[in-house]
Amino acid sequence: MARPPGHGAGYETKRQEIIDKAAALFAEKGYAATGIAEVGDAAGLARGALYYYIGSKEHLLVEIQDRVMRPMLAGVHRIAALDEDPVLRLRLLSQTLLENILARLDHVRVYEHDYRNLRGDNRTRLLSQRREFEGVVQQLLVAAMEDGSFRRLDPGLATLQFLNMHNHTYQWVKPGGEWDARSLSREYCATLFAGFAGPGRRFDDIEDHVSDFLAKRETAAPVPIPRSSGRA
Amino acid sequence: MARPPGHGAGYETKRQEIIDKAAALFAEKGYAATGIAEVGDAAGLARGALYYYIGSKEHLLVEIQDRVMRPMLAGVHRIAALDEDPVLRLRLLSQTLLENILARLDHVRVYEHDYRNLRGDNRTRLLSQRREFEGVVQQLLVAAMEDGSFRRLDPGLATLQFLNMHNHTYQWVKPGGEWDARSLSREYCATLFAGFAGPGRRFDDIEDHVSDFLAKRETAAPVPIPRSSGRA
Amino acid sequence: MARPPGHGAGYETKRQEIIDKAAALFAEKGYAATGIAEVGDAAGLARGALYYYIGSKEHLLVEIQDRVMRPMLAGVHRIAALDEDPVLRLRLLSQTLLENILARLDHVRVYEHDYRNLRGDNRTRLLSQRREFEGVVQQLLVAAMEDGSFRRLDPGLATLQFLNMHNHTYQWVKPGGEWDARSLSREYCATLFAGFAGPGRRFDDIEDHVSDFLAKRETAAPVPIPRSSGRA
Amino acid sequence: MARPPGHGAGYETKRQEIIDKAAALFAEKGYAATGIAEVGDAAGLARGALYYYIGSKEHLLVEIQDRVMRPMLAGVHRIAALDEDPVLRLRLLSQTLLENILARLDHVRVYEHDYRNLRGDNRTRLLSQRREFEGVVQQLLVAAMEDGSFRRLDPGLATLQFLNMHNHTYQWVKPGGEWDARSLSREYCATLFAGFAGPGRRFDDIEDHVSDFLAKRETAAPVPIPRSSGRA
DNA sequence: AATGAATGAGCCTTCATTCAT
DNA sequence: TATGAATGAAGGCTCATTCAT
Repeated sequence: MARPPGHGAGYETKRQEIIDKAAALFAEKGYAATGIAEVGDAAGLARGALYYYIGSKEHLLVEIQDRVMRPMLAGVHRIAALDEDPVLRLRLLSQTLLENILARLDHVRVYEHDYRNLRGDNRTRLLSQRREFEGVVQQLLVAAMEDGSFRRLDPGLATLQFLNMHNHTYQWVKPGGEWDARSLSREYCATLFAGFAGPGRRFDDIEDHVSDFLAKRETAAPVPIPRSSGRA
Repeated sequence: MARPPGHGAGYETKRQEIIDKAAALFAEKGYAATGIAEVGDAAGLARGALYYYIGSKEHLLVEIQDRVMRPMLAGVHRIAALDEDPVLRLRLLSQTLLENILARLDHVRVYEHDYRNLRGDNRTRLLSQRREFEGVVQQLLVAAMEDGSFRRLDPGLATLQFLNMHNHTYQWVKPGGEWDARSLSREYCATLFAGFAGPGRRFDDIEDHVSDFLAKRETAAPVPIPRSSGRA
Repeated sequence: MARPPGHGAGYETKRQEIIDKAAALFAEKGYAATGIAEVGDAAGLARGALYYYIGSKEHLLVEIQDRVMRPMLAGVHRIAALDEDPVLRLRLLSQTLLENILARLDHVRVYEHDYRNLRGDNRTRLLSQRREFEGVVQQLLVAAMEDGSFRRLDPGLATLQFLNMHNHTYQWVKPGGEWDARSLSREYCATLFAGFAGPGRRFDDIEDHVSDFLAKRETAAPVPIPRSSGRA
Repeated sequence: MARPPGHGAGYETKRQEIIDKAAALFAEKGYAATGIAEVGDAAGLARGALYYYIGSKEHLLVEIQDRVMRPMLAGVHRIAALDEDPVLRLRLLSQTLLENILARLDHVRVYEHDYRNLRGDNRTRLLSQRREFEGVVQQLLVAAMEDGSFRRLDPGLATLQFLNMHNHTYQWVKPGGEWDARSLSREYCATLFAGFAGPGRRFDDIEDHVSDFLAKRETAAPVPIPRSSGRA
């Protein structure tokens, strides 16, 4: 379980490579239906060597979940803390969410399908992270209701509608396909914000605000989405 | 392998019972992670007897998928064929969809998660049914755009937004919980229709139309949602 | 782990047969160095079928320990409770002990060598049984000291001397070889009792008392030592 | 495989240290159940470096057996060759035997339990050493019978009684515990010699003879029992 | 003198499935 | 109809050992 204390230069690189390969396989066939041997084959490693890196099959799953949840939570908290209009923050959060989904599509599929295979602490931690994530979204929605941007909705159900719309995307979107995160976010939010809008409210210039914000950000400090390989 | 040609009175009953139990287990732990022995235990049957009813583990999965897809498609086609406004038909379709999801929550979870374990024909047929289903939704959305109810949207993405919103519901809804199909449908459609609305269009009286329609239907011919046990 | 609730006529027989074979193999090569596959080969069973009977490798070890300890403790308690002179009871206990050792020589070897491979409850229970056993011997030795038969010895060390002498026998005795339980017991006790004797005490007629006692017993009720196969 | 021909200053020291650690681990968990990695951890050495010192796991076992048998045989032969009464020589041999057992308790446990894991020549040599050892004891016992000190006993069984009593000690004695070699030897021999005694023979002054002998020895030349680390 | 990385056989165990009864 | 018994492949994982550096 514990990795050997000293490991050479290439160790972590190789380790991340293995997790990549595993994520792809788990996404394709499901965690339970994928054998460790297949992961070894994909990584070009014999079974024994594999365990030198991974500890256990479940640990592999934990790392994949982490790769999804860690940057997602970080991004979401960063955006929620911005000094901007709640609706703009929701739009930015939507885009970050979709960027993360698109950047690690197979990881997300594993994250959504296979968390049932986690047990004990790992499972508990995952579920609490999900709740934390939902909490942030809900707070923004409530803020938007309170300032009149949105009509009075059941906060829980509004959150779930927002998340339904975004989180199911992984089921059909293709990497490098027709849709990128920004366009998707634009469309989703156009629907949701018009659907949630308070009386007399419209959000026609929201995309301009987004452009402004992103331009500001980019000149200040770029925030890259990490690629699938390499720790978040 | 094939079901024995002559079977007694209780055969089909017992068979359906077994599929029920299997669906519950597969939903909880995943298809691949659930053993045939567990199904046998849950059904109170030894392994040998189980195979007398089920043929194979994969066949069990096929039956569960069928139980989801068959009534879903039937309902959707029935509604699409109605001589009603496209927006009302979408609202009715939404409700049917949610009724089916809520009536067979565990089946739906299996349907969404485990179709990757199907192979060959079974898989092909399933995917084509999904496309068929999406086609119907898309046609209604296009019809609503054409009569000006909805603004001009990318038809594919509009469909996916509609389906995202509905199909992700199984991930959090609880049977016998806070939300029933009709309330959920009302809320989802309030958001989606306002979000999709063409210029100057509102759908404030849509729920009245729904009430009227349902009242008519009920006096004419009840269309029950079949319970989880028993063939569709 | 739990054996199936219903099993046929031959189940228990076959199970005992497997434990026999396992005991022989464990005795020869050691528990840890013996593979489950070897047990399967010896029992003429494929690996899968083996597990239908045994539950786990450790469970096999537990059963072997039980087969040693259960009749041993039963015999020892039965004899300690007799209304006879302490020295005679020690002599009878010695014989029972040796009878048990000789009757299940390979089991005893496993019992002495491999209990370290037990963990948790199984280990705890075993150790407490050992202490219980030693307690009975020590009480008899103390009784013999108190009535003057034996000189005043350190009770703990006297017990250990008695047990050293008997328990190491498994390391060299051969089943069906030169020595049977009664002769061995006679010789061991001749040495020990003369060695332990109080001033002026001799036990020249102890073997006559043994003969009398055994004759009495046999006419009353024979107490057979169970063979290696079959539960105690 | 063979030790490298040229090795530096600390090589042998480190090698002995590794064998020490291995003996402790083998004693605790058994040879077969102990991994080479654990030995490496205990010695603070990576697996590769370990093999630089040990050659193979079985070689480690051979060395441990040697550390037990070599000084044991040497001591026993030295004592048997003394020009003293056979009974005194047996008493001295008993003490040496127990000193060796106590000095290397874990080695002895390995020696008694795990010789079955040796194969080929290593095993043969070990067994012949054991027979050699028993032969010496038996000769002394026979000598004591022939001079009338002991009664006429079956020589083989007398030897085995002597060895049973001593060799089982490792199973319960604790290093630094209540009993040291000299006290144990005194008690064991008190029992055995009185038990073996010929008609009218007593050995009341044997401990005085022991004291005399040891005093003589010590002034002449100390014969230290080597500590667990360091070759015999 | 020591290391990290790799191997591949073997470990115990579980699995879906079959079949005589 | 239903069972208990059996199979053999595959499951995840550990092992002693090697070797380039």
